[in-house]
Amino acid sequence: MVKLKIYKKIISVLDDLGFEYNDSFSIELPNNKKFGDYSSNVAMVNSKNSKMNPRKLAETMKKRLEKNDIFSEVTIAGPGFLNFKISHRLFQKALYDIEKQKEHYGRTDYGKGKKILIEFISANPTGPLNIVSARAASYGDTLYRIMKYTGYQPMREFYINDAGNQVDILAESLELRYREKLGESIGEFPLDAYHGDYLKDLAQELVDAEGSKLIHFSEKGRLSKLKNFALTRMHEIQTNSLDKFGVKIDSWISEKTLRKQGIVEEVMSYLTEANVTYEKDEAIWFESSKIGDEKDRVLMKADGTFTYFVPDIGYHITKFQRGFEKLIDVLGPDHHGYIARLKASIEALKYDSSKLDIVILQQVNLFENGEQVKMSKRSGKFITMDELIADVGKDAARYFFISRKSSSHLNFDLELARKKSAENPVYYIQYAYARISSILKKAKKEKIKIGKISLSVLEGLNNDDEIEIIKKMLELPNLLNSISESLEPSRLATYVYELAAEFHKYYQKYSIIDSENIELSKSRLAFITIIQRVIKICLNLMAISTPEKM
RNA sequence: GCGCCCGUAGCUCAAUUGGAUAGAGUAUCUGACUUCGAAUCAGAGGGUUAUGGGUUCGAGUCCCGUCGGGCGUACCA
Repeated sequence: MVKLKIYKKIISVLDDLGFEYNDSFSIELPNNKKFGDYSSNVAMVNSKNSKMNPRKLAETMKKRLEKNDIFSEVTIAGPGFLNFKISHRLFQKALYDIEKQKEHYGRTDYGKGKKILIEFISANPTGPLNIVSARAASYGDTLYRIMKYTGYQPMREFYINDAGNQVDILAESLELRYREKLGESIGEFPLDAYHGDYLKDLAQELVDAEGSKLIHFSEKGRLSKLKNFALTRMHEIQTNSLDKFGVKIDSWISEKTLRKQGIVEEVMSYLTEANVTYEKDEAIWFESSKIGDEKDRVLMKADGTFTYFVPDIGYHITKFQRGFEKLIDVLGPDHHGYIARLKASIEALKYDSSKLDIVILQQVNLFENGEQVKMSKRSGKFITMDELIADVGKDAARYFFISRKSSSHLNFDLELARKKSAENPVYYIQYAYARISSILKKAKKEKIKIGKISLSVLEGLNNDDEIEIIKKMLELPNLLNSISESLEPSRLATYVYELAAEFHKYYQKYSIIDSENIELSKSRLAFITIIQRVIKICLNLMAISTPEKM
């Protein structure tokens, strides 16, 4: 709000100056308070347009800007920054504006109702969700919440790869465990089978439900039964983990179902029609190298079956057909080689591949006792999402993952997460929230009532520390919009941490409740009520809880 | 070899997406509870942002090279 006012003033001055100006300058919080409340690079950006050097232009603008009631001071610094000091009165009004928006503060219509599809996790249904999926879940879900808050119409989708080799191997692995439970000797467990203990549990469930009945089925019938059973249970297990993690999936898409609906044939015919396929070595290839990929890719193998790529192309076409204006795929680092061919296929079919944003979440390196643990689903050596939640809690786990930029490889030290969970920054933020609750409770006990917060109450907030916190809170709407644009929800984690830190400092320095000065107490109580609400808005967007007591 | 990503304090990470003197936590050291919650706060030390160039008013951020690390480079998914 304050920034917008400054922006308008600058624009009106530029209009007066009468040259063709560039309006894409910025208005920022300078990182050093001595430069004032806000600063703008407008003079540097428009130096060429005005045919003046930046400082000269800044001088000219300063003179015109000074005759204005919103600036208490305008100065020029460095290469030509215009620095503004804003009247406290304006900040108090802006704070009142935040107050009036209550728990909707920060909500915008920035996204203009655009339909967005966020596909994330999409883990194979061959085992429980692991720590990598947990990162994707935190990321995708938080992004979803923020986009929704900023006026988009996002949807969370999970693509289930329930067709293909890996599912056959799953069925075979389960069969071995099943026989094992029935007392058969299965010898050495095959290397390429799924080794995790979860299959032993599933086998036990089968034995409990069916006894040894399945042994007498035909092999085909048995494997099919085992496969369906495993897929159903895996889906339940994964859904359950996500549920515990606070993540709801709006739409599950099954590869098997897509195949049944003939998507493979459809894609093949489209691609053939588009004249981008050829036959070689008894296989059918896609000429992706002509559309930006490094080499051509196989669509149909020599044995007549199709690669995973084909239904995936079809799947992406359905995303376009369902009317989404923007597609976000959240993938793991081992999929970066996949981007070019996917985009190539979209181009080949005449869809707009620039609508597809692929976010690669870098890998999670797991450490235990100072050593890196190599994770692999086949070997059964991995930390499940459930274990993670049980160890460090949903809130800490979510915050940990969200707070890292998607592009950073992150190290996850299990020992540290378990042992030092109380030192996790998420507690620092929650503590600020709980602390405010506690102060408000005390005020109530002392019969200091704030009631409905009015502008005149907020006028009691006059010191620099209070103004700093107001400025910080004013940043939220722009921040959220910018996160929706840059797809980096990590910035919200940083933001709310900083806000909590400013509150803790403020608390330490000033008494909120001062029985000698009831008026001031009321102002400050109103103030921390608003701070608390902003913290809550942020934590809600990350699906992190806001305990009143800790 | 080729392609993509990463390299910031001892360690884990930030840095308003190109802004001014690169910041937090942790670890080390020093202070602050008879008090609205010490899961907190104040302070000290810790940096040639891997490295060499370039682009411009201005670079941790963009471009090129080099050196390290990860991943990919399947008729697996």
